[in-house]
Amino acid sequence: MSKLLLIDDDVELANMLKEFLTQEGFGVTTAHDGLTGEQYVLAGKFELVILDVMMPGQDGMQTLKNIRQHSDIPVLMLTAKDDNEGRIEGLEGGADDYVQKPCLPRELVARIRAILRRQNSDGPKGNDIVVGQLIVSGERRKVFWGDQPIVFTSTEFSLIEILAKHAGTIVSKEDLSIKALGRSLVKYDRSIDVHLSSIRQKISEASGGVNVIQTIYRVGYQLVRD
Amino acid sequence: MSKLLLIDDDVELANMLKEFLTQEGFGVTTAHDGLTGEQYVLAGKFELVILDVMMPGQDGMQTLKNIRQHSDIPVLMLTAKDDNEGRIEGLEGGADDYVQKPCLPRELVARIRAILRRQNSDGPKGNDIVVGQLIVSGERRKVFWGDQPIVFTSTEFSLIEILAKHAGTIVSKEDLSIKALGRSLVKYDRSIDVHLSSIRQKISEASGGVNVIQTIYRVGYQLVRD
DNA sequence: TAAAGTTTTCAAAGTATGTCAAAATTGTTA
DNA sequence: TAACAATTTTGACATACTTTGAAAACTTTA
Repeated sequence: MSKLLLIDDDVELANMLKEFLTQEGFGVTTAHDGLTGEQYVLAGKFELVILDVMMPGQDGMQTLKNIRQHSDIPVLMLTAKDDNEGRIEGLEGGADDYVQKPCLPRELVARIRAILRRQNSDGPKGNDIVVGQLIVSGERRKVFWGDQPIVFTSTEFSLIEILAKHAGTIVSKEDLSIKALGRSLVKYDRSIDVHLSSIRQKISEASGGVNVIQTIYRVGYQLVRD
Repeated sequence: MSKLLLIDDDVELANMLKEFLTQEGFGVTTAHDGLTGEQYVLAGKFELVILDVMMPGQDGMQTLKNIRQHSDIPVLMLTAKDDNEGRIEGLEGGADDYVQKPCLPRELVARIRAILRRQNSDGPKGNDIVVGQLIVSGERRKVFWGDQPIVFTSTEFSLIEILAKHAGTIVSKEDLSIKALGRSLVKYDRSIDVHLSSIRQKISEASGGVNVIQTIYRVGYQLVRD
């Protein structure tokens, strides 16, 4: 039974949907304003959020942004009938889907199931970064080569995550240092190089000798698809 | 550049969308009936299919089913305005999303991007530059002559990449220096020449004596289509 | 055709990175 | 707080890459 969180200020509609969704076999919790919903999300335990865009107080778009700062949980937005701008904004802000209000409950269920299918299908999860055989999971803060886990220290993970996010493009050492170590690179600073050396070694071990990290002399590094 | 396949019997609409999507940086191929579309999909090379539900002959839903028997390629369906049943059927049949017809091109693009984001975490590897036998892959930062890899240092790669991007036209040494080395050319600076010399040597070795780089005296270099 | 300037190529010099191991730092537990 | 483990940084040396200098070959112009 998947646990859903429904955030909608319209109490009556929310209860109706809750009833329908419960019949369909979901566990449903409701919240009637954005801030409460946000706290529920952070408390964890939900697999998907259904979020109304139009709410008094903190609206859905802001709530989505706040949720996205801490969580990769799938979010399905409920939008007003012809709010095309809102849909686009929502999708670009990290929503996984939207449904027009008022909606057919059957359609809502189909979409929920579609999202959960995507999420739970084995292999990489929704927000994992996949580059060839390499899987970097921000959510779990773990790295895999195929399905074999590779153990990284936290700095190493930060570095490979940054590289993976920009796979196929060059990331400068300065950028890596600022984002992963929180400080600017100074002369004779070898930290990045040394970390990269260990990362390479671990990936090579797990993959049987593959090197997916290219050095760009005097510039930085780049993660390549093998 | 992601390659899309657009399957729609409405030739005029298809061309309009193709133009818009091309402007947005996608590579678009069109097919005007389901069977042709299917064959294109199986031929591979596409990263997403945009599929009209309503088509004479084999309709979109059947096409979707056939595609799904062989391929997991993302499919975005175009549905008639109020065809709720169709949408649900499509989603359950393995479509990744749908958009109502007629649609805002912007929305279509946002949805395409959202799907590709989910799918790939980053752009596909369609960015290779092909000049005759020479293949320059920016994402992999590798160069091939036919299918034989050529090992370049990072500056060498930058240079050949720039030349390849402008294949058939002259690139000045000043440009090459700024883009590849990050500095303006100074008098008696021989770096570019020396690098080009090594590049030529390596390509010549791999290709059995072919020289694809022309010198334009006092100006720069040009990669020629052999 | 000669002179001036440019490019090709080789090798040496200068600079950056790869890697190992020791030192410093951080976090944990008795 | 001390002792320990884990992690990060630093120092040192080997390796790799880029730039420079110089001689020879080439192109342009007068």
